[in-house]
Amino acid sequence: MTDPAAAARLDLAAFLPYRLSILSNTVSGAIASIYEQRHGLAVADWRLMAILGMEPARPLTQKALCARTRMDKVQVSRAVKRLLDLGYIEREVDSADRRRAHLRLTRRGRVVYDAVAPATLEWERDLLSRLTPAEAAILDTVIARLQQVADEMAAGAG
Amino acid sequence: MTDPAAAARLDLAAFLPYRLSILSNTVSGAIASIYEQRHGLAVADWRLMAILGMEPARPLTQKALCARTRMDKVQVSRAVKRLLDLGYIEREVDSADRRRAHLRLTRRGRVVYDAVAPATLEWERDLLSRLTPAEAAILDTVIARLQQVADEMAAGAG
DNA sequence: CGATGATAGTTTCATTTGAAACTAATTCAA
DNA sequence: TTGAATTAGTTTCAAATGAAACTATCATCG
Repeated sequence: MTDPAAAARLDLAAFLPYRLSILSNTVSGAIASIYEQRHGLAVADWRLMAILGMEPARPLTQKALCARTRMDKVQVSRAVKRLLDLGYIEREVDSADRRRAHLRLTRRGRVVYDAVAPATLEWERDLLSRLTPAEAAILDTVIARLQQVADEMAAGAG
Repeated sequence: MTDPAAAARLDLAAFLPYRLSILSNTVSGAIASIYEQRHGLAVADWRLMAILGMEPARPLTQKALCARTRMDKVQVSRAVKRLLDLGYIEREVDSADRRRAHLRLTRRGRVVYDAVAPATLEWERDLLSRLTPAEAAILDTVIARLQQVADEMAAGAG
């Protein structure tokens, strides 16, 4: 495949991975603006809060947060430190295994969560409302399918 | 909205921006594996090569590359330096305006492009072949629409 | 001309990031 | 037991990143 004429032309602007990347960055940036300046939260910080806020009754370890957010343990460790400093979460060492600690939102953290979560969901609703119902329904299916296939292909190529 | 019971529950795993981010990272990572180790290219490097390879007859300035890749000028400057070091691109100072330089793939760079571009396109074809034709068609529409709307919303909120 | 401002691209410096090494606590196996 | 191997989480250090300052060139206006 050294003949230029025979090589496929890669049109970056039409290339699915590239378009996904641009779209994801645009959307993430817009969402981040909801909590960054006002509440001093980085993207990683908010991800932890979103998980902790979901099921307030069940505090989670950092390892559990890694699994649920797909962040690695270093990122989580640093985000936890920031959130502790901000007073948005608190930690309680596990009495049975003192390596572990259970994390939960503080009262103050919950106030922030209760302010931010609905705003992000409303942003998503606004976004999706610009699609037809059929498009929105398929989007859900397609993202799930693409993720599944991409995971398989990534594992296979690994 | 300080009443926890009244707050919407944000299920991160179902949250569109989060899913987009995971999907984009998975896909980008898989694509990157095609050119990273074998050809010593970072994501930013390959983006420039993809653009330069598309229309070989028309060399581009760094500014033009910024516009086409949505990368900023510092990123582009650094990627250009790496690609020059690798011998994959060459630069020619504009005779009419010596601030500018026109960049094009070298013969060696074109060999790399001709090897990598079809592989990335094949990866995309494989991925899309797992969708039904109807789903694939709608995916295209939906990504375009979401991008357009997200851009509007980002501009509005900015 | 000569000064002022704009533009293309680079460098600097402080912050962020990631990988690997590390600490501390626990489990397991002999 | 005790000593090797695991696990939860942290720290370190080098490399990547981004914003702002900078260089060099060009355009414009008097």
